[in-house]
Amino acid sequence: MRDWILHVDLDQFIAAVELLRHPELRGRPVVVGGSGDPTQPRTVAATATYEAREHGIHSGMPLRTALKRCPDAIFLPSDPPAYEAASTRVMAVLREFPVLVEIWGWDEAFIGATTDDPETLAAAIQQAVRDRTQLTCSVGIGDNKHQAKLASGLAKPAGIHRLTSDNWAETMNHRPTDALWGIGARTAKKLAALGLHTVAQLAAADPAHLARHFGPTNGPWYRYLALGKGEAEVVTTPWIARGHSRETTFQHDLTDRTDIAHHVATLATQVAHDADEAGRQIARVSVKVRFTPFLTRTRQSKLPTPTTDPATVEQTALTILDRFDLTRPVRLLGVAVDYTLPPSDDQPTLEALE
DNA sequence: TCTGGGGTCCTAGGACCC
DNA sequence: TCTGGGGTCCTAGGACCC
Repeated sequence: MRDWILHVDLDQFIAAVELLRHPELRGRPVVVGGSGDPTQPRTVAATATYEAREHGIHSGMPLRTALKRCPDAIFLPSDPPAYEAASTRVMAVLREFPVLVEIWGWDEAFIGATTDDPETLAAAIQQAVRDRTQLTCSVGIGDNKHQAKLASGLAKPAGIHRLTSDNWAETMNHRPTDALWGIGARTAKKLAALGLHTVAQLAAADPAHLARHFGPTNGPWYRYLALGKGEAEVVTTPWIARGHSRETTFQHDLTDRTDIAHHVATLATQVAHDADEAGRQIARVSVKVRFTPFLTRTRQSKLPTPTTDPATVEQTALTILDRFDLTRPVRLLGVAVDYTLPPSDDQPTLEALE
């Protein structure tokens, strides 16, 4: 018996939930996103079925482009509450196993398990999820979260794959650095400029050299990832959000100052209400403005005292807005807040100590 | 391909203080 | 006093992920 980390990843989660509601669409190219109107500008696909992908459609693609690529595609509106509900049912199934479960978004979870047959456990999880929710998932098995996460990607669709320190090098060494979880296109390009193209090359790089180019934390961390290392602790306590935000991309640019201020005030009020509902205090307010064509700027300020008062948050956001040069047309406005850390039960407050 | 929305974490530079 | 060095806080931006 030994410890394993499993990563459960639902296959095509959003599309799969939609196909359960619309079984007649099975086998057809389906694209989900926005309000489901593919003629709307500035709206992108949340997901696309395998049939739609065959036409070159992928998530993040503007719906108008998707429509051009596949005029016969079915476009459905995004329905977050339905995905939330489906996710809750899946996570409940996972929790019935004698394992630790760490939920990682709508369609993923890490599992900590002690067994000498992780493949049998993985198959039992897949079977239970399928029986109870009609959804399929891929399961990755690893020594840590990083390995398990990459393994579930290799297992898709609906498969099981084991990626541990034993087969890490043979599986990963020849792959590009952005195959690693946490290295994206930007970092991969910078690494390539240093002559580091593959996972093997990154694993053999000098940590001090990486630190000079990517900072004291990130540089050595990239090499660590290339060696197949990673976090192995499964945290079952609910995640405590660090902050919250709301933003809106407008179909038509905003140019009128009063109009812009009105939208910022509305977003600020919403965010303050969200915080209040979540029982959290706001410590800092940020305003985000995206100008056309696509230039994004943020300004922020720390509140003198934490609050959830909508009027204070609104006034702060409007004062921050005054610091922007609003001579260019605006395509997006956003308001974000940082929360204070919630009072912790196991950490006595200063007052309690006195 | 004219590029959503909601998150997290890290870095760098300036202000300020001793 | 044409000048050191460290520590902390704050802000803006970047990168990544789903």
